[in-house]
Amino acid sequence: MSTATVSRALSRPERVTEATRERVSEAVRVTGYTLNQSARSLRLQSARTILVALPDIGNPFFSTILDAIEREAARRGYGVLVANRFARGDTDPLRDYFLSNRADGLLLLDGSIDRAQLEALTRAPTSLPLIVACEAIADAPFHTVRTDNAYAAEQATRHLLRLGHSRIGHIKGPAGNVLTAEREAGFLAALCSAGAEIRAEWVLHGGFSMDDGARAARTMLDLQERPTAIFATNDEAAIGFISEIARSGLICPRDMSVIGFDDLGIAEHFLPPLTTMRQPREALGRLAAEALIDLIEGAPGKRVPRQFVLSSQLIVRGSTAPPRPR
Amino acid sequence: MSTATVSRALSRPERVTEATRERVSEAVRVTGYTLNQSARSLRLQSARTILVALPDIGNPFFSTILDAIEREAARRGYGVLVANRFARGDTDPLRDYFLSNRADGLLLLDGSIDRAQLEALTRAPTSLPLIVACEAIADAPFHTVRTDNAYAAEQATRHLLRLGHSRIGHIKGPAGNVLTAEREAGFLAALCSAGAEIRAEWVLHGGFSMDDGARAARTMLDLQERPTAIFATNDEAAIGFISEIARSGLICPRDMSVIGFDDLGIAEHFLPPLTTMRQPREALGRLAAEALIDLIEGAPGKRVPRQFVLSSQLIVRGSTAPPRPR
DNA sequence: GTGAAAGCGCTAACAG
DNA sequence: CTGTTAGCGCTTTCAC
Repeated sequence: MSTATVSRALSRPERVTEATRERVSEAVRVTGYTLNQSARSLRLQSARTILVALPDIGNPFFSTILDAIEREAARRGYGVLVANRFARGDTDPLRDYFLSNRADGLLLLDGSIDRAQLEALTRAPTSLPLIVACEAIADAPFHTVRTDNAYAAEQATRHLLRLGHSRIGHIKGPAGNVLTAEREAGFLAALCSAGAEIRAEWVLHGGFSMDDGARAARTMLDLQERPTAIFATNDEAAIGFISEIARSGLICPRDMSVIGFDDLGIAEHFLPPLTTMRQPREALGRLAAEALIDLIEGAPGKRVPRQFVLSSQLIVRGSTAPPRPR
Repeated sequence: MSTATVSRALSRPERVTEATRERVSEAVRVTGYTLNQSARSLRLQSARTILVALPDIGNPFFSTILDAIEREAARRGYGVLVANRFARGDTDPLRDYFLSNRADGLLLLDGSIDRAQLEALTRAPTSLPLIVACEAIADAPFHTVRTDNAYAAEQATRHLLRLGHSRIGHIKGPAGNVLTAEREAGFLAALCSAGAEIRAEWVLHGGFSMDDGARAARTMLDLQERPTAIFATNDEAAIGFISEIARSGLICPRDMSVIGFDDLGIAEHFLPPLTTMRQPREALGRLAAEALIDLIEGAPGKRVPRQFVLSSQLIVRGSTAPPRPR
């Protein structure tokens, strides 16, 4: 029995007699044989592995998405390599991953990577299969899976307006991040179209971490006049904010309403339970993985950039309430 | 210039003339050449990749450890493949990863995998480099990196005793998990040695999720007599518990003290800020990755199982207080 | 210090 | 349907 036959029996059982198939499986069982993937990758020029680049695996927002990606990839027979905190303004290590045949495609989950760098990655001659997720560049020359951040931010702000708030502030995300910009834009759009007051000092510099939210809270506490409600760029910032104002005796939502963004697992169990815009993270991850693998396996011609946009959902819980009468 | 020379210039620059080295780097730069890792892996019989098997990437406890692992691995030139939710009572897919040369070693982060299965993985002929982290089997025949859970649980319980509590309950982790058993044992040991009352109905079935904590809360609320303090098996259970009793008007720590385990990022910002036993997660991940790579690169003879045990630290915050005088 | 050549384990093309 | 053979790109003897 030749090696070729074994190979066929394993990868294309239908091209082999029933009898051969049996003999092969028997032999495999007895000898404990396993396919050598390196050899296979070398021969096929494909690693059946995708690389997922994240800014921070430690963050539950990303790790949930990664979870969904991993599941979908496994379903289609792909492994998942992770590259964390890679965005050092340097895409070369990433590039190496495929050029070197370790991964067949890249799934990028980061709003802060430089656009020029990105385009360099996809440029010929090696045009690598790339999906950008959670990044919000319009008319980008690559496939994109994301949620409509600006619209969702607008919705979040409208929720506060509907409750009767007119003095509304915002905790921004990190500077230079596309999501930050989109969410701020949605926030401003909502205030604008409602004719509500926009005060520069109520738009606080923040970030995506709880500490950033806490810092924003301290800034706000120093203001002469304070908003009665806050739209935070994500749940972590919202939680850090609420927690910090509590130290000064301000109770959410009695003294100030706060709405977050993402709907992390903690949102439901926080005290108060956090009102937030839920992003469909599992769907995001699954779709992104699907799209990437399609791209990898599809004909190179089929690579017209597509943009998937998922929508977020308002989840009303206990951290928002009508403003306290004064 | 032969391919052999290029190979040498790239991997062992010292074995080549200065001039050759320059010519090679120049050529590399001009042509955009990259090493084909599959071919290299095939030739060297090593993938410079480790596989990390986790029960749940979505859980911040694990994702932080994964972060540290990834960082250490990258530092030593290794990639990280992730396998999530793999523990289906079936280690074969895992086994395939190395036997198939996709990964050179396994880092296992799971307290619930069956011991017999584990030993099967390390058994000859293929004895694969394996590190078990956060798993607490004593005298195991493989390397282990963990924290002393029983002792830490005892410490946590002692903290409650010191505050003056004598009616103390426990929310257990998932059944069949080593960590669950160890933490419960430590809890009981502390009560025992303090001569405090141990009530079976105060030892609640729980789990590692916030929902599990909430469920335990509902069970406890139905009791005629309630404990005045709770040691929860982890922070998530603690948070779910606190959040749920709040719905019934019970305030932590006024009506009940709660101590958690892990010190997740949220612990500090929760309301009340959570008292907890901090596990050194970064150190855990780093050490585990280090040990695994040492194992992979070390002589096969050097494989005497070593056990690293890190210690946890009591972090006192606002969720524990003396019992309310009655 | 450098080149020629073999071979890691696999799959695809081609004959039979 | 099965066997033979070539070659994926690399590293490593072994000569020179």
